[in-house]
Amino acid sequence: MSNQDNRPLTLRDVSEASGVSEMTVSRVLRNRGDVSDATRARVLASAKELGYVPNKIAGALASSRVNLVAVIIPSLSNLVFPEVMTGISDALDDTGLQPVVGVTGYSREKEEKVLYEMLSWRPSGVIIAGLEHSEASRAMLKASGIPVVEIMDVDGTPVDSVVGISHRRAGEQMAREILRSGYQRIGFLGTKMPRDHRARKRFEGFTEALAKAGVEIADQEFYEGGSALIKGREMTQDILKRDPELDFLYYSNDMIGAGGLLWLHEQGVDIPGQMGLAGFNGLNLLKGLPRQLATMDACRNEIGRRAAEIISARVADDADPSPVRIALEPTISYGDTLRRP
Amino acid sequence: MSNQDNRPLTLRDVSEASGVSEMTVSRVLRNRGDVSDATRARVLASAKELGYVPNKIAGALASSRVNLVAVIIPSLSNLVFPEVMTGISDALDDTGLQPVVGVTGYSREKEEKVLYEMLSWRPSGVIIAGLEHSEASRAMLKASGIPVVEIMDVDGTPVDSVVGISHRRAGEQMAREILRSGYQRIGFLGTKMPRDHRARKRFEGFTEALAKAGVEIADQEFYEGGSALIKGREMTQDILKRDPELDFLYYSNDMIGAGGLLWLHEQGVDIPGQMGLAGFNGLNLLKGLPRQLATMDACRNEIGRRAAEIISARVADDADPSPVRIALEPTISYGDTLRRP
DNA sequence: TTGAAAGCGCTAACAC
DNA sequence: GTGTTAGCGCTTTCAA
Repeated sequence: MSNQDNRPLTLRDVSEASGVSEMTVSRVLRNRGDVSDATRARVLASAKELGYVPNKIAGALASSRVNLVAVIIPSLSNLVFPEVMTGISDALDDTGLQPVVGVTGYSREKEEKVLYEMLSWRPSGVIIAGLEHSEASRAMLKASGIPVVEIMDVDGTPVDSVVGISHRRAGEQMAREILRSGYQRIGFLGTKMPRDHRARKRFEGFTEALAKAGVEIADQEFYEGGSALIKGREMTQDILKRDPELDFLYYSNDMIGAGGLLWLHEQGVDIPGQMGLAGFNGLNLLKGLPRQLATMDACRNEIGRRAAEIISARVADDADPSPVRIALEPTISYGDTLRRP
Repeated sequence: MSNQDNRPLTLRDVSEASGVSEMTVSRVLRNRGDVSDATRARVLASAKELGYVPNKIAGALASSRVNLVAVIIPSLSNLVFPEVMTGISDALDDTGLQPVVGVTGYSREKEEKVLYEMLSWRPSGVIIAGLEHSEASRAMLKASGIPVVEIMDVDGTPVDSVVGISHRRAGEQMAREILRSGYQRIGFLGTKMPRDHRARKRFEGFTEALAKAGVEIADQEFYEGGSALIKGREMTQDILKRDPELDFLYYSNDMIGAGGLLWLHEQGVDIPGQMGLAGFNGLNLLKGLPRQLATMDACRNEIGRRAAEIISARVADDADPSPVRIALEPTISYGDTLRRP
């Protein structure tokens, strides 16, 4: 079944076993060109019997075609990215392209390294989260000559194509809804944002929209690390101790929002009457909580799908190098924690 | 900065720009062999200026060394696997090895395809979830001649090395704890298990340990798809409607357990007095719920780390082909939903 | 310390 | 339909 020594099998082995030239074997294995049914059958039988697995490294070098799409994201533990990955995988299925994931840990230096590493495999395209990269990273992306899609965020200048939502507008929109619903004394709870540019942009959009209406954030609270659910509880407790007059809490993500919601619920606070709440993301993980948190859908799956489609379209027809810009519209869901105006 | 036409840069370009042979450029870029400081500086400057990114495909073909480790898992949305990935990434950092993820969607056929695809890149090792694979997959793994580590589960016959816990024993242990705490009428709630072998093994271990004590599962309920939190609520409601006499519910994972817990909590059920609950996994996502669900830690991070260490040890010293078997001991945490005996 | 030649395993391009 | 030849861009090996 297997070969005696540990030398991996080559086309040549299959060629000898089946009595056909290497070239014909190659054609059979790739379903290319005309091969008689008899030959095809013979080759496939030999390949299977030997347990031959083609060497894509050699194939890629010879054909300068690599069916990989580099996907570069900050983290896998942040629920959001697995969902994007799902969209990408689904869209890439049956295109012959394969996603390869690299994780940056929200660090620009790590991103640069991961990108360099991935580009050195000469992928057919790159999907990368965010618009903020080091100069070197941007230079590499531009010089690579392959399609690049930046995802999640559209507030900024992309290298090539971009698919995402405007986090700034998402923040603005939520601020307007909150005001429209009659809340007045608004607190903000979120992550420390030195690196999470999207959270920062939402925050900026939020405060600016409030400012336009003459409202200022009454208080704010930031966290880092730890279980988001617990942090949400703790921060909510803290901010309300400091400022019991708050009538709305805007959380920068649904997990801390859920923590706050659970705590307030236990305290018997009237939601959304006495206190309104909203988060961000629409994690359907959270369906099943005692009440549904108001939130905004970040279109994660669709972002992944559209980005992958852009890449595969470019690969199929590289005569179309015009950058695409897709700004999706997140939809607000009121849940049970935001008074309908 | 970049080249005029779209031809990717090669060693030759750097060689010409720096006036040194390709071979010397190659040595500089890989930090191999003796190169004078002057030459090194000149080469690095040229490479940087041109924006040269080495072609690993050619490098791998020439050296037959590939610094990739294939990681094959069923899913990314199941919280569990990102945690394993984190363990793997951490252990692989600074070894020069890079994990590459493939996702099977719990399907053997897909697993076979993904494995074939990954092996065709001639990785330095394979980490693959579970012990149940198609015959063809097992054959490929054996024939590959590279280190293979099967993870998560140790109940079965590995191809090579294995790192995990015994899910059968985990089920048994939980059954014993429940009986020891004095619960008598026990219900089981879980996923439909045609493909989740680990959930199945826990279930089997659980029922067998009960049987040994002369106890039978009083009722059971299975689900598939949808938000686990909601499913947990619904299933709990359903099973108790059918059988209100139950005094313990064992859930096959913490998410449905949390759903059940929330619902029972809302109904004012006395937990763990009137009703005991336990899940499986120790997702620290869930810290912050009104009460802490009893559960068992599946050692996910450590599994990833240990598996990666096995691979990197083999790569560093391939004179050590003896398979390793690591069975970790999951620890039970009582939380607030299992009476201490 | 540096360079030249050969070849990794495959496929493009062309010949038959 | 099938085979032959010439590389793909690197690294190994050996010579200088």
